[in-house]
Amino acid sequence: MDKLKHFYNSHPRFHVAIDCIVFGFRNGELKLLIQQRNFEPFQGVWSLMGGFVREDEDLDDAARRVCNELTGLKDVYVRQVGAYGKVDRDPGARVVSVAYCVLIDIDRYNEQLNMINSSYWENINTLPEMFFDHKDMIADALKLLQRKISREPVGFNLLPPLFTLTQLQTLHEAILGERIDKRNFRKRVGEMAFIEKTDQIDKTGSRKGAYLYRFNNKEYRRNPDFKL
Amino acid sequence: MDKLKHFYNSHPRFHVAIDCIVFGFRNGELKLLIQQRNFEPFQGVWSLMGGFVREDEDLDDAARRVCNELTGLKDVYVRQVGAYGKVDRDPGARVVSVAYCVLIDIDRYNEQLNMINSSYWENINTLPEMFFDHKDMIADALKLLQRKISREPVGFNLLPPLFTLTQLQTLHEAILGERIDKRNFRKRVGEMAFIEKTDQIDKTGSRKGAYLYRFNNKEYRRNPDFKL
DNA sequence: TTTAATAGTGTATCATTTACACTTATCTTT
DNA sequence: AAAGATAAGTGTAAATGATACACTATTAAA
Repeated sequence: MDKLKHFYNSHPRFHVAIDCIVFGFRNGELKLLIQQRNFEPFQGVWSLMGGFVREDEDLDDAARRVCNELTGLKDVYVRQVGAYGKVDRDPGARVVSVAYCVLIDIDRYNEQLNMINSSYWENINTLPEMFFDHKDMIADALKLLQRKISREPVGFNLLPPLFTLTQLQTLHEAILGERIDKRNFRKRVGEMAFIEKTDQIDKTGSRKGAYLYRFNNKEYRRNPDFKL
Repeated sequence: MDKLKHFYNSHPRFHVAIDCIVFGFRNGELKLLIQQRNFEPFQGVWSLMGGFVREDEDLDDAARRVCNELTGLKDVYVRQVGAYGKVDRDPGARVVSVAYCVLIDIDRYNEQLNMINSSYWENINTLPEMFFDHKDMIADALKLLQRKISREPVGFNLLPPLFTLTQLQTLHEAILGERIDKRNFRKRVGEMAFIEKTDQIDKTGSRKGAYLYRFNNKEYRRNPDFKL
C-alpha cells in the first residue's frame, strides 16, 4: 500500500482548469460570452469563462458547475472539446485546461450577470485578442459545433423553446458561415417529424408573421435521423 | 506576485496521465496494443499503454514520448482523443488522463518489446475486460478514426510505405466494420493523384500478384482532396 | 392604397453513390 | 500438361441525393 502511494507521489501534479466556450444566438448572430479579468494576474485581458476543477468533482461536473456559476443556468448542453496542456500556456503556473463547448438559450441569460462578471456577448467574428490559447479553444469548439449542427439536434439548445424556421436557418448560417437555400432547408426540416409546427405565430420578426416550431425530443428518440 | 502564487495554490492539483490507444493493422485485422500490468497496483489487469506527464512537457510531447518508450518508434501519427476525469476512475489517486489515438505501421514494431512490456496485439473486436475507463477511451478513439479515415489520409500511417489496393481496402473495412465494394473503392482511389501506382508487384498476397501503391504526401498537399 | 419586408411553396437538373459479374494471371495440385 | 484454385483488375446503368431557382401571400407602416 505504501508502494502504491509512492508510485503516484513520484509523479508531478498539475492544476486542472475548465474553460467554457459559451455560445449564444441573438439577432442572427452567433455570439460568445467572454470575460475581461478585473483582477490580477492578467487584469484587463479578455478570456473565456473558466474555473478550477475541485478534488471531489468529475471533469464534466466541473464544467457544469463553472458554467452554472457564470450563467446562472442549469441543464445546459455541455460537450468536451479537448485538453490543452502546453507547458507555458499559463505564465502563472502549470495548468492543464479542459475546454468545453456550451450552448445556451441566450434569452434565459440574465444580462445583469455581465456587470457582476465583467463579461459580455461578442460576435464570434469580431473577437478581441485573447488570453493564451483561448483562441485555439474557440476555433476547435466552433469546428466541433459545425460538425455536429448538421447531424445532431444540438442547435435547438441555442434557440428558445418556440422558434421560427427563419431563426433556425439563420442559426445554421451563422454557425456554418455560409448562406443556405431557403427552400432546400425547409424541405429537409419537413422530413423530420420531431420538428413540430405549432399553431402559434411570431409577429415580431415580420409583418406577415411566421409559424413557430418546437423540437420534440421524445419524438426524436423514436426515430433519431437528423440532417440539416 | 505573492498574491499570484496564492491564487494558484488555493486550487488542488492532480496527476495527469497519458493513455495511448495504439492501432496496428495486420492480416486484415485492426489490432490494439494492450498491456498486462505485471506489478501492483492492479497486477494482471489489461490496460492501455500509458504514462505520466512530466513537469516540463507539453501534453502532445508527453504522448509522443510515452508512445516512443513503448513502441520504440518516432514520428508516429498521434492525435488527442480527449480528457477523462471521473473522480474515482483510478482507485489509487486522483488522475486525469488524456487519451491519444496512435497509428503505427505494425511492420516497424519490434515484437520483442512485447516480452519486455508484457504487451500484445489484440484484435479490436475481441478485447478483454480492461482497466477503469479504458474501454471508453478505445471506443472514442475508434470513432475518431472512423470519422477521419474517409476524409483525411490517415490510414497510410497503418500501412507499410508500399501497399496493395486490397490492403488499403481491407484496412478501411476493418476500421469501418463494413464491407466496401471493390470497384467503387478503386474508382475513388483513381481520382486521387497522390495515391501513386508503382511498377512494383507484391506476390505474397496472391498468385497473380498485385501492383504496389504509395502515398505521396507532397502531391497531396498540392491538392488536398481526400475521399474514400 | 401603395410600399416594404419577410413567409411560404415545388420542380427540374445535376452530381454522387450504389449495385453488379466476368476475365486475367499465376501457382498448386493432380 | 491440364485442371483447379485464388486474388487482381476492370465499366456501366440505375437510383438516390443535392442543388439551383422565382414567384405569391400577408401584414404593418407610410
